[in-house]
Amino acid sequence: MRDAPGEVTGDPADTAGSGGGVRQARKLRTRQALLAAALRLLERQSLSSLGLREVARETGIAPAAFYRHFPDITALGVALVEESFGSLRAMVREIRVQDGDVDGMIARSVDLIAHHVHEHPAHFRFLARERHGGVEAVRTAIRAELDGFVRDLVVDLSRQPASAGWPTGEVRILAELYVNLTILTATAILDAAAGAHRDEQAILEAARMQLRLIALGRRHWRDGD
Amino acid sequence: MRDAPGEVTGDPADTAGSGGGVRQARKLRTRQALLAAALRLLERQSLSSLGLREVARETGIAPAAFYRHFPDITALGVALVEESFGSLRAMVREIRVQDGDVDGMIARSVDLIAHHVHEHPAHFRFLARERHGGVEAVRTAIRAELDGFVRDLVVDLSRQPASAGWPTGEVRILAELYVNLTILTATAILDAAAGAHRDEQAILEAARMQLRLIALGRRHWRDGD
DNA sequence: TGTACATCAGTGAACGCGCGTTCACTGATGTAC
DNA sequence: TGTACATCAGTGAACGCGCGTTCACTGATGTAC
Repeated sequence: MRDAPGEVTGDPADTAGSGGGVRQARKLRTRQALLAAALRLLERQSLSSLGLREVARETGIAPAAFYRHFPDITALGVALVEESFGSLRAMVREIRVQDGDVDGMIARSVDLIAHHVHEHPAHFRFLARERHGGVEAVRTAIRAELDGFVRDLVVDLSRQPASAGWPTGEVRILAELYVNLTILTATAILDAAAGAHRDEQAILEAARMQLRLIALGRRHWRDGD
Repeated sequence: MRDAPGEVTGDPADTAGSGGGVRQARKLRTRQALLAAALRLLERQSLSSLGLREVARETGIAPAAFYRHFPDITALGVALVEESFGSLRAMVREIRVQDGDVDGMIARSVDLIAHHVHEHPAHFRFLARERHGGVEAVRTAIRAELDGFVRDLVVDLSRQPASAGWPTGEVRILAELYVNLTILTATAILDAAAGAHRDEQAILEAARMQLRLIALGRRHWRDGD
């Protein structure tokens, strides 16, 4: 190849410095550049209209080099699902360690969601868009990851006193409701940031109210109504 | 044109019969055939990957004839939004006229949703997919229609005794929650019908429980918690 | 340390293909008299 | 009712274009001795 392939920065120091694994490290960097380029393009379109040449162009490599990393665009999409859930998991971990009164937990959870949406907008947009999108394999991957989230949340919720005596099936339905509301809130925040009619504070207030409604319903679930 | 253009059935009777407006009626029929063909293709892909030639082929007309009806595929997508909301409105009308105790209304609403999803699966799938999809104009159209639904629902909910003393802003948040849950339930039913892991009865039971949780939360919203 | 060969990420040219769009046309339907 | 002309939904050929995929290649990196 002409001059240091995949070496976007062109820094000769890291070529001279290390002993081995340079090739592998460069390949990984190109792969990440492909994912980043795709994510950038996906803010304005959906995966099913994303072209291999388009991604290669945005990445700055020849179209044929794409095949060194993924067999096709769908495989890249599945890899993006994994990457996106990586950052989602960081958020959920923070929400899980919480403790205290219900209103405080709700307030902090909503703030955490807003914070992470602003940190990784492209990941959230990708998941919201492709969850019901046109690429079967990607939809399946997203559903599997969301199922994992729901399962973890069921464990957390079951431990809370408010779930005493609740069958797992009912806790699971509650967990699904929370997960869906989280996604809806994240999407609404993204739409607001994109210049839609409602402002972010109104969205966060709505999310808090909806979570409070559910917490109240949960508390009175088994009493005389 | 070779033989009775747009005359898919080829029935000579209706050509002989009427006095005027035959051309207009035939144009309308072709337009509807285009929408139906597109909807058929959209069960397996999203709008942004739908091709003009693909739709023309499925409809059985020449590609160039497409332009007699829509300037491009996006315009057809917007027309599909309107058509889809037509059938949604029929459903909402039935839900609105309901009356009685909370559990009965919930049970009947969930049944109505399930019924309409089975009657117009393609419409629901299209809306769920394109609501957050890659075509801006279609997303905007869907959001505008959903806003109309929410506004109507706010009027209905405000009339109920359970909303006495609630500011409009809070009723609106409640209405949005109901609309979003309805869409999520409809989508889950579609996924179940497509052979996903969960069966439809479980989905309907989850929807009922979620609506009951919200109804309970609503009832205890202003009391001492 | 130096040398000879193997690996393999990335290149660039080439391919066949289906796309969206345009155009002059056709002939059934519509209208004026 | 009949005739002459206008309208216009649909046709089919043509266009240039960007697509995904293949291929033999290059040259830096890796490995064996």
